[in-house]
Amino acid sequence: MKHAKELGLLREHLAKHRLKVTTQRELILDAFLGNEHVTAEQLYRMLGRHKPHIGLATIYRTLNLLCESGIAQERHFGSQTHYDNVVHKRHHDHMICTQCGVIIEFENCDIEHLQDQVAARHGFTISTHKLELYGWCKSCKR
Amino acid sequence: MKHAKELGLLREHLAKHRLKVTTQRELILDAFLGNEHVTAEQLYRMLGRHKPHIGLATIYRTLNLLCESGIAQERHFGSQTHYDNVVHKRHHDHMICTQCGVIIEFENCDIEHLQDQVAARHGFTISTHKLELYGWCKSCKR
DNA sequence: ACGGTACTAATAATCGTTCTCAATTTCTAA
DNA sequence: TTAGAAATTGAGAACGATTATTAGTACCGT
Repeated sequence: MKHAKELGLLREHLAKHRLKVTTQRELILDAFLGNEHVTAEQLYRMLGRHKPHIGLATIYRTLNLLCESGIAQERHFGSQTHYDNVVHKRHHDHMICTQCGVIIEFENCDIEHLQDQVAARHGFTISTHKLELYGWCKSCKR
Repeated sequence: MKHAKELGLLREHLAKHRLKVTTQRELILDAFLGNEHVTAEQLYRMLGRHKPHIGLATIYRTLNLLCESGIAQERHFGSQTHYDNVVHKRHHDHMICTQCGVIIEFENCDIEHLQDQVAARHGFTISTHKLELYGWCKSCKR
């Protein structure tokens, strides 16, 4: 079993909400975990050849479940919603080159620490955050 | 003239791109500057009663112009795009309560400084950034 | 004033996403 | 293990936000 940990998280979430374990949900989870981050469209195309044909609506429904169970996190870059795999990876943020569209991932504990301080100052409790830096990557700057 | 500075910026941008100054564009700019941040819909409703009726498409087009000329900045919170007024205000970030939806603005130079450091380490040049903290506000936490 | 170009409002079209519904699958508990 | 309740499915319609099209209007340099 490849993605035992995530399967466990999903099953737990499903059980807690009296939802059912289905082939489609496991297939989608598996395809989802094969990438850093994907869109619903991409998953749809990836799974297009599978035995039970999986509808786009099911993919959207399942991606929402993955978000609720803490396996995925959605992010709005352009027009499409991107879903990030966040179980194995530590939290990371993104630099996006506005020229070529390349996405660089990074993480920085000091920034997160400062975020906590700011939040505390406002009586705010952080559950998640998004930090995106926009600009020019090394090769587009020249 | 109330918003002279912004009008100047817009006119400058229009001139630079050989675009024209029109009543609609000035009306939309004026309405836009009356708020911290708005959606296209909101502007449409605000301007609904004006003498020359302004179409929704024109509002979207003009908001894009405002972004290009550095007066506005778009932000994707929920389903609708929000446009922030960023000329007078210093750059600020947002805490969003996932319970009640309240948005708290804050600014923190230390975080921005760390962002520059991280970017430099990757040979990246930042033009803008977005930082959003999600969680529970003081009154929703209890 | 003229002609050309940019602009506009209205409408149609598009995109990503969600909803509807009849048929199917999963779970539960007898 | 099996019946039946409840959740899930795919297909396509529907949806809301945004963009393109169109045919007519306003601006500007000459």
